[in-house]
Amino acid sequence: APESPMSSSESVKSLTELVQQPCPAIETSKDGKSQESSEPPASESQSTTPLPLSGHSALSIQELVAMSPELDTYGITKRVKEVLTDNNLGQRLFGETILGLTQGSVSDLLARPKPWHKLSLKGREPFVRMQLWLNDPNNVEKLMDMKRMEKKAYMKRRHSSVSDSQSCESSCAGIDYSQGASPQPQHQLKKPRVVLAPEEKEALKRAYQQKPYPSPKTIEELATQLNLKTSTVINWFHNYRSRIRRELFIEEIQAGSQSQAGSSESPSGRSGRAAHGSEGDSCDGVDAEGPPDGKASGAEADEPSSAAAKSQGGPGEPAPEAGEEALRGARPSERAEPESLEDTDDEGRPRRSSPPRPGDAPETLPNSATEGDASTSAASTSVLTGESSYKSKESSEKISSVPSTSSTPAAGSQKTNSLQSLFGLSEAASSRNTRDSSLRKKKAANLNNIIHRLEKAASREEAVEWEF
DNA sequence: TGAGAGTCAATAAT
DNA sequence: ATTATTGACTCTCA
Repeated sequence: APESPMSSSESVKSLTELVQQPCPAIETSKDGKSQESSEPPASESQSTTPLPLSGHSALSIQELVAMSPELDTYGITKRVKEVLTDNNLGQRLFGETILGLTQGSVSDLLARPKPWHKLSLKGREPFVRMQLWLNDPNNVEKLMDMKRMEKKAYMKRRHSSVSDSQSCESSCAGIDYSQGASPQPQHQLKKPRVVLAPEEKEALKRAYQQKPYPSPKTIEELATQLNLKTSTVINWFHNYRSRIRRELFIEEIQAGSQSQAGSSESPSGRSGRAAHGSEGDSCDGVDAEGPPDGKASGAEADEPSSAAAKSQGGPGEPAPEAGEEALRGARPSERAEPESLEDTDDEGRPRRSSPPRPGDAPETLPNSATEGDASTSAASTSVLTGESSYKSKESSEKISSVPSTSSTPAAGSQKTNSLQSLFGLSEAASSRNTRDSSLRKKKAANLNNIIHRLEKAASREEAVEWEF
């Protein structure tokens, strides 16, 4: 166990004191991992703790949350990650036992914590629980115990064989789609879980760039063009918006904490908002390259795009049409284009991808067209078609990043926006993180993925000629 | 009705 | 085996 950074964290002290109480005993009480049992909590009145966890004093976490001082979410997650990895404790165990959340949620929370001031009361809860856990001297020990217990239980059930008494698991209401019958008539009770093909995501992202808040009509059109359910498109926009937003938060945090120094980092620059309420943004976030520096970077155009636009609202502008226009123009004109290079990837290489999923392949990326009419400045480009204004976005830098070292000399444009004050503490990350901005990592992963698929395809059939 | 916040849970990736 | 990603829910709020 390495040293504990025990750094600052003064902001926490009050909470710490508050809660730091001796937590007497505890434990046990609930255990049962059991199934979800029934219990559609009809209880409307929020009777206190949702469920899990150590019961603890009299304060119901919610109260704790309410009176909690501002916590450094980034610092907390960082410490939690350290403790978990140092002790070989998994997210699933930690999540279910300490936070009352599933593994996926924990992963997300630890990787992309939102700044305290952006969290709702509900959203702060897990952080308060984490802080509480960090304050608990026996935290690791308790979790290890849980782990042992679980393993024991697992062993028991597993080789069951004889003995075994109660256990009665199995069945319960289960759906016994037990073995037996040929897996033919798959009950549709399962719902297939939609998986959007890369092309579909690209198209949606493009649409998002033009209009982050598409009108129902536009959504309808997109759904039709991509051959997706309307609800899927709606969900996608909701999810994408909030996820993009999150990326921006972390960017802010990181930028602030390690300030300028040098890690490449965003080009886009001008972004300084942060204050609540305003997201600012400005108009088109579409590139427009200009910086003399040249190079690259474009990081903007895609993911964390800088768009946020609130469009609509305005007091006066009655014309939300812009987006529509563009979209309309993009209408799929049926005719599929010649296979081969449709959809050139941003990189410019042909990107064919994997299994778009059974059945239909909406490939049709309509061609664009359109001239456009004025409306959107620059960018034009039809939603569904790539082309036009983008530049090589990703790629470039993503490649480098992964391997430890940082890299990129990058110039230092960027002024460091201040803001961060909120978090005063810095978490300056030490060096080791292999992962810096998750964004970069993500992009790198994506690129690798693409490369990997291309290679695979190449080996399988030689055709395919690619250029770099 | 619709946006946003939190999560879940299936499934991809490591 | 874990961890990461992500479409779909569930709740609020306006």
